[in-house]
Amino acid sequence: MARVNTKQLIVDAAVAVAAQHGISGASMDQIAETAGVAKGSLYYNFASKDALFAEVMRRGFERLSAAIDSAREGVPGEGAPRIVAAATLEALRNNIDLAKLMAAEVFRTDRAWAETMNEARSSVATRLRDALRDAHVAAGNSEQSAERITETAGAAFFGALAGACLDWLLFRPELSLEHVLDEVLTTW
Amino acid sequence: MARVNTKQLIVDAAVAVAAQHGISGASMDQIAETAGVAKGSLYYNFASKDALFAEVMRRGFERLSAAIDSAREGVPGEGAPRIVAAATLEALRNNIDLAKLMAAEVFRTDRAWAETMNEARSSVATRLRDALRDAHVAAGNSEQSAERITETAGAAFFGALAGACLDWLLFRPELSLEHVLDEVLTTW
Amino acid sequence: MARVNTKQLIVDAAVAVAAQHGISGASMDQIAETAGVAKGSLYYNFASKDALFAEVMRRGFERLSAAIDSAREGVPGEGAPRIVAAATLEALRNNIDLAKLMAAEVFRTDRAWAETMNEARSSVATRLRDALRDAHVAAGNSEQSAERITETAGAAFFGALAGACLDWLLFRPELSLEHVLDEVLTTW
Amino acid sequence: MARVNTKQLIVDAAVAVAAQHGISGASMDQIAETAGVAKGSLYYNFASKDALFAEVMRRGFERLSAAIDSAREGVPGEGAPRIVAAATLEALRNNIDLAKLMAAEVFRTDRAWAETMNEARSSVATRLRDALRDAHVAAGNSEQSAERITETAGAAFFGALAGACLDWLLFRPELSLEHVLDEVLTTW
DNA sequence: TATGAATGAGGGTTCATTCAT
DNA sequence: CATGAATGAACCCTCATTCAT
Repeated sequence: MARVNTKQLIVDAAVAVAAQHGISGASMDQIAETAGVAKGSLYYNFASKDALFAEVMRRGFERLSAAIDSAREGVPGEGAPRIVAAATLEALRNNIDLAKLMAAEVFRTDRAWAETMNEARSSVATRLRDALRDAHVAAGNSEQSAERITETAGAAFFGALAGACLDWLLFRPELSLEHVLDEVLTTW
Repeated sequence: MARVNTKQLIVDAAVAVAAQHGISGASMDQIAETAGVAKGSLYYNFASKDALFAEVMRRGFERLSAAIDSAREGVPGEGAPRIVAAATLEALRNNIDLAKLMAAEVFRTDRAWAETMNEARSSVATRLRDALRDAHVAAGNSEQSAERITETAGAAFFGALAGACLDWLLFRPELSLEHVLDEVLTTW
Repeated sequence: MARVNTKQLIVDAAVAVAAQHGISGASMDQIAETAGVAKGSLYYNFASKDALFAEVMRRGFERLSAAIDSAREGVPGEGAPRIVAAATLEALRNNIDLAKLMAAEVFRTDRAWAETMNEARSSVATRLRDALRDAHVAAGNSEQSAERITETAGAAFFGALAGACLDWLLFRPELSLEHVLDEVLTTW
Repeated sequence: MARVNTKQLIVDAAVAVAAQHGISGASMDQIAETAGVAKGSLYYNFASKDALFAEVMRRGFERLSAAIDSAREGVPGEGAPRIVAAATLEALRNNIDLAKLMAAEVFRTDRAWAETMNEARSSVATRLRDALRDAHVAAGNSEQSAERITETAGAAFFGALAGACLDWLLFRPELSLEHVLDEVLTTW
């Protein structure tokens, strides 16, 4: 019989429920109901609520990293920031629930999965930093000067994209992706 | 005897506790203990936990708006983005607990105080947008073209500042404010 | 208003419920219902189920020790074993629920309250040992030879009393206390 | 291939796990893991957890009864109490896990296997009573007077042995079996 | 103005049991 | 003969809230 993947069912339900009420406000009861499985099954597949959401965050950032990597392939340096920004916005738009979760949790340092999330966060910031460096060099600057662009700039870039994206999707959904992209990239 | 302001005592305790464990994880018990008052006093001074945190968020954004306003006074258009960015970073640095709370809550749409917070968020974004517009005009562009800079750009600007600031304070506290500012402003 | 002592209410209910189903089988729900208080009140008055039963056991052994002490006052050495045995049987009979609990738990070494219970167990065994020593000396033996009677003999004495008492009360309630006492004291 | 007896494997694991955490605290999961079989196998071999522990208790008391019977063979009346006491202590010492279980469960009247256990308990008490009666008669008393030694005395004797044995093994393991025996038999 | 004992709904988690394989 | 994914009732515990003082 074509067995469904129970783990994936649960992870998806966890994202959906937590997007509405936050992780603390997402009850295992409601997650189970949303997933269409018994509550006990959550604990058969994940050791705890913490472990479940660690997996949720891991998969979320992984998807984002993959989207960025895939976008950069074969793109010349000067176009890198726009193309990765577009890919990031696209990924966030397609997973807005996950985006809200990530925005809310990314700077919590008290979570059981803080370490996991930190690595994921850092890997996204590094990818964005690299895109910025590529453009910097393509604009005629030296490799050395590019090294002054650090992960902090990557974090700022990600913050700008996340801030714009959520403002867009939650409050101004009529805008086009291209327009949002322009506002992020050209104004300062 | 110099009477302390019980309300302020409680708000401060609420910020401190919630910064550690998030708002959901902040128990009224712990807030009362931290504030040094009995639990009943919380309910004497605030109608509910929601009302307490609505006040917390309101005061937080108010402080931020005031900091930005005060920074812009008498600053010519071209310098506006940098000066408001510096003021924002400074304000976030001085209230890092509040900054973490605001980052975690700003895109939650299910909170009882969502409306309050939305206005506050919007007012900050608008102030940042205006600084960007001033610089745009000061750079020789028309007022009309400046109107294409919307609140979404303000949200992106705020997201960049918040992302950089938390990355800085949580993971790279050795950097200087000026350095962080440069990374935010010059890289794209 | 003549406030009832909630703590005592809860302890009594805990003893009653645990006597029926053992400590593990005694649910906090049922204890609360039996005590006529809300479940939350259990946790307002005791930190945990473990803490509650630590208190239960402490009070139980304390009562037993007090009964033994009170019985020995002014009794000459040769009569000591019988009088303390009678007092012990009496105390167990009057608190048969507690007696069953103590019998079931006294040799568990994994409980959170094992230490507490151990001290209490030891203090009872010591009292019984002293009664045996007194009789030994009163029978004309030297103090030195009496020291060969150790706490282990006290434990054996207590085991004999508990074994006889529970056999009596659970399976042969028609016997008199004096008869049971005779069977314990004269048969070997 | 030398097939192992799965039932025995499970019973042994059940004893080991329950000795640590009590019967209520022994989970079928942990028993299965300890036995090295899948959880489903427990239910293939035993109808329920209750049935499994009924079997555990039955085998435990059976072993004890057999040890006592074997000890009394060919021993004259006056030596009977000491020899059966020694056999009992020896059996308990060799199965201390089982001894702790039996001590904790022997007076529980709510278990599904209470009936089973009661018979077993009674059969041990009867055997001990008979040893006491034999010695009584061998000491020159009439058969009739010996009949005043009832099962209650047997229960007391067993209680004394169990109490001394557990005190010995758990808290004073340096003592010799002979020493413990002396303390039980000669002090009152 | 302030207190803290009491509440009860709802939280995360465990676990004996079932059943399709 | 054996397995292990799945279940759901029941567990211990937390906590926002109330109210008599």
